[in-house]
Parts: sequence; structure tokens; C-alpha cells
Amino acid sequence: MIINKTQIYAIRVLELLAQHKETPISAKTISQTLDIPYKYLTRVMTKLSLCQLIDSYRGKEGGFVIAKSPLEIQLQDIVDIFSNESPHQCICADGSMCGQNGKCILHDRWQNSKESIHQSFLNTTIGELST
Amino acid sequence: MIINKTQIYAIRVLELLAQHKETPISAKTISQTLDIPYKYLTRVMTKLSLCQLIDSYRGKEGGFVIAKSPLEIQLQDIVDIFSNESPHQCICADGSMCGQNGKCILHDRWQNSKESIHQSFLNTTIGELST
DNA sequence: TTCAAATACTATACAAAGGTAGTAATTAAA
DNA sequence: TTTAATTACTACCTTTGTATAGTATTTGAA
Repeated sequence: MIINKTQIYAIRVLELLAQHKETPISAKTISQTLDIPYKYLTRVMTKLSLCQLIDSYRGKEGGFVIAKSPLEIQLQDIVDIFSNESPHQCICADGSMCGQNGKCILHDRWQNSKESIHQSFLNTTIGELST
Repeated sequence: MIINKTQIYAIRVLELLAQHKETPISAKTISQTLDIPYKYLTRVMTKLSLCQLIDSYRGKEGGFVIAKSPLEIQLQDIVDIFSNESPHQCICADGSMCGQNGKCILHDRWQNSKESIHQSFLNTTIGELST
């Protein structure tokens, strides 16, 4: 698995918050704007808040605000939060294979592609997505 | 999802069969040799047989034999059999995003990586894996 | 102070991928 | 012909990712 739905949700949310740094945006608004299921979204938001990528404000007029400069948030930061794979796992997505008898049969072949994707996640920030 | 566990299983099986073209290899042997769950494996084998990548022989001394020249079987052939994604789906693995408001925010960025992986699957055959 | 709008928390449901179990059907060899 | 080894078929179980429901907590504004 290169990237899952939850991670895409999170990236899109951060992108939206990056465009409205001034006032908090509620989960309801985010849900409607980005067409993400409300209840699922709130759990994603809570996790982003715990990881301090965003600040949350309860109560009336509350919502979420991006906590850093968008240019300082790498896509990889967001992906990591919602990933259970170890960072250096092979693209084959099967932890049992790479490392036990050496490498899986695909390891070397896709290593370059994998590395290229990983570098993109590292090198691209939320701030750059809107440009 | 670039490639899942089942697809890796299938590729490894074909690679094994390619090394023993003469006599049928039983599912039991394959399961033990490649450390793939037996019952799950037999279902994969049946599907490979239906798709005519392998021939199956029932009864005593039965088993499976690769049905083509290993150099004629592209990895993509195998991947396709166990894939439910449409071939041109975006790497974001979320069909609802690419195509509705144009492209997803990641589409362009990972397009090159995706294409590179796809080309690898097309250009690499079972026969080349062992070399 | 009250109330409505909002996040936080917990439990549950659903769907897909991966895995297991049991039985039927087939077949070569003894 | 019998039997053991094998694939084929069908149903179910488990895990993980995604989604839903209900309630508690917080807080600004009327």
C-alpha cells in the first residue's frame, strides 16, 4: 500500500486549512467542502490535532486551524501519522518476505520506483500543493 | 494499492513453476516451499489455472505446471488476474477523487512514479526474475 | 446563565482482503 | 478395484480499513 484513503483525506484537509489560516474551520464545513464522511473526518481531525499538525478549538465558533507553516509540512509527515507500515518496508507490502530470506523477488526491481515516490512525499509540502 | 499479497503470492508461484517445467508440483509442496497458507494457495492456483497461466492435474502424482514460456508471462498478466482496480486508476487508490473535479491533488505528482512501476510490470517477465 | 455549536470519546457496523475448514470429484498406482 | 493423493468447490472465519451512532465535554454568544 502506497497511500490509503485516510491519508488522502488528511492531506486534502491540511491543504484546505492551509488556504484559511485565519479563522477556525469546523469539521462540518470541511466535511461538506471536501465530501468526506463527517464522523470519520472528526476522528481524523482529532488525530491530526494530537500530532500537533493542527490546533482545535471547541465550542461555538470553534473548529480547526493549521498549526504550522504549510511549507513546513511534508506530505510524508501526514502519511506517517496514518501509517502502520514500517518506514523502510518494501513496496511489496509484505513484511514477511523482505528480510527473511534476504529480499523478495521484486525488491530490487521496484526499489527505484519506491524511492522516487518516497522522495516525492518528502520533498512536497502542503504549501506547494495549491500552486 | 500498487500490489497486494495475493499478487505477490501468484508471482512467486509462477516463478517456482518456471524452474520446474517438467513434472507437476503439488499445492502442498508449493505451500511448504514458498511458505504460503495451503488453503489460500489452492484458491490462487485454481484461478491461475482458469486463466490458463498454468495447467492442473488432479489425482495422485497431480499438481500444477506452468502453461507458457516464462519469458512470455509478464508480471502485469499476473497482477491483472488478482486486481479489481481499473487499469488507469490514479495511484491515490480512490476512484471517487480522480475524474470528478478533474484530478486529485496528487495525480500529476505521482503520475511519473506510477507510470514507471506500470512499465516495470509490463516489461518484466517471469523468466527474467530468476536471472 | 442558558443554549446552541462545536470538538472528544467510545462503541459498533460494514466491506474487502486474507485465511481456514470440510467435502466432493478426480486419478494414478498398488 | 480399491485407495491414497490430489485438485475443485463452497462456506465460513479473522483482520484491517472505512464509516456510523450516540453521548459527553467545552465554550462563545445571546
